Amino acid sequence: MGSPVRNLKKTVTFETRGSQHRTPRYNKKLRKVLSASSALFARKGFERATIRDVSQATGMSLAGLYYYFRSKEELLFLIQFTTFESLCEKLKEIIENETDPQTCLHSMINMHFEYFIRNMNELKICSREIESLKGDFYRKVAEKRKKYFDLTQSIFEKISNKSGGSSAESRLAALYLFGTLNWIYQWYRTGRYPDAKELARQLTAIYLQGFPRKSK
Amino acid sequence: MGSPVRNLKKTVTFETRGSQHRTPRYNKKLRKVLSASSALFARKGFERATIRDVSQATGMSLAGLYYYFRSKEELLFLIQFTTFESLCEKLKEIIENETDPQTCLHSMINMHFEYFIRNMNELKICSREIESLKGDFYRKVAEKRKKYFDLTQSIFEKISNKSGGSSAESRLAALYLFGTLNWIYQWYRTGRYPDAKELARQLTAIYLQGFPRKSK
DNA sequence: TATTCGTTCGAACGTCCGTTCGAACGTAAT
DNA sequence: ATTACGTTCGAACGGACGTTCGAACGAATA
Repeated sequence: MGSPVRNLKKTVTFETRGSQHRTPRYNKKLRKVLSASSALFARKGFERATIRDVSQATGMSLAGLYYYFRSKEELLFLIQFTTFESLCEKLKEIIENETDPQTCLHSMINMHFEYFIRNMNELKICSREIESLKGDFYRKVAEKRKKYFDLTQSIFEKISNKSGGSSAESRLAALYLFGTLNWIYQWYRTGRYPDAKELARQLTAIYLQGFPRKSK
Repeated sequence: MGSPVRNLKKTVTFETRGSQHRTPRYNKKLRKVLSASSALFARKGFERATIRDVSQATGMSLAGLYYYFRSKEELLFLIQFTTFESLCEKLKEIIENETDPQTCLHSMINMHFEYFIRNMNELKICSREIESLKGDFYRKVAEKRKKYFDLTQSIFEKISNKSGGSSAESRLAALYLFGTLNWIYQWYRTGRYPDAKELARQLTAIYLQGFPRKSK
């Protein structure tokens, strides 16, 4: 029988939801492969990282790896898709449980910072390798990414509250914010900056009150 | 005699400043090669775009291209370096001529948006391919990039005016802003958004007053 | 016309990459 | 012990890529 990963593109019901599809051994090793790949894709970039790198990092043989995925592209897809899905779920929960729009924005930014710090490799790959996938892989990821974006935009809409409907301003604000969030991996280094909570506080303050000016 | 581009790494005096180094014909064709490369690197990414693509786009032969550069990496270097240098010069002039810090921030953001719209390929490459260069090439570009960043940070310092010295807040604000600016290429499409002036106005407003909230 | 030198090219070299194949291994059930 | 199946691997294929070489071209100079 082929690897169950092969069904990912068609069944939609593929997640590492528990471990229904395969033996625990299989699922454990798949996670190990994904983790090693994430580290390599993050450090070298998707194109420059090779399957041979993954082989060396995991101690598995070249051919042995292909038992866990069908192509290098699918490997990237799995990383990006599960990451965006995870972010979407967290954001959905925030929006559902927080009524005040401003606090909601703060929670969203804080969640993203914290998620970034705990999954730096994956988020770097989600920001930097957006255009590395093609066809169905690309579309599936773009869909999730759009969902994450739309949820964020809806927060800005509640803040500006132009009697419902999606305004151009809130769309732009969300795009600006996404730029900042997707750029974090370029400068953040562990231990050299305030923690996620503090970073989120400052960034939220900018979006709600602006950068603090001098008081004449 | 070898191509004068070979001296770029050592002489520092290499710019396409007029056309002192070579025949007008040479300089004209070099610009053509750089322009075609920019379009390809922007569309496909540096790794996926091949010298053969450049050959096809310019109508030149594979070997003929190497008369204008020594390696594919140098090609990327030339694009990034000249772009950042150009941005630095424009920003320096703004900072020297504008005394009000808030207006200065507005001018900087406006300049960047306008430069982006007129050089989308190059700016996309400067944002996305930061980690594609190594060694001296990387360092030279990083130096220019840092200059551009430091100039921007200095504007925030004047705005917050914590009696001189570089504050952590202004550094972070500059990083946040850079994220937004370096992300524009991901969403901006000609004709579908307000013009540069309007985009700059909105983004500046966020950084100075925050995103406009509803008035209760 | 002869010479020079900047410019162009066809053809190939060597390397590295993603992927595949069939055989073999290990483990748990029969 | 035998079977069945999930898992692993050595070895190789086919192709694409960056780069190079020596020869040839062409426009300006003498």
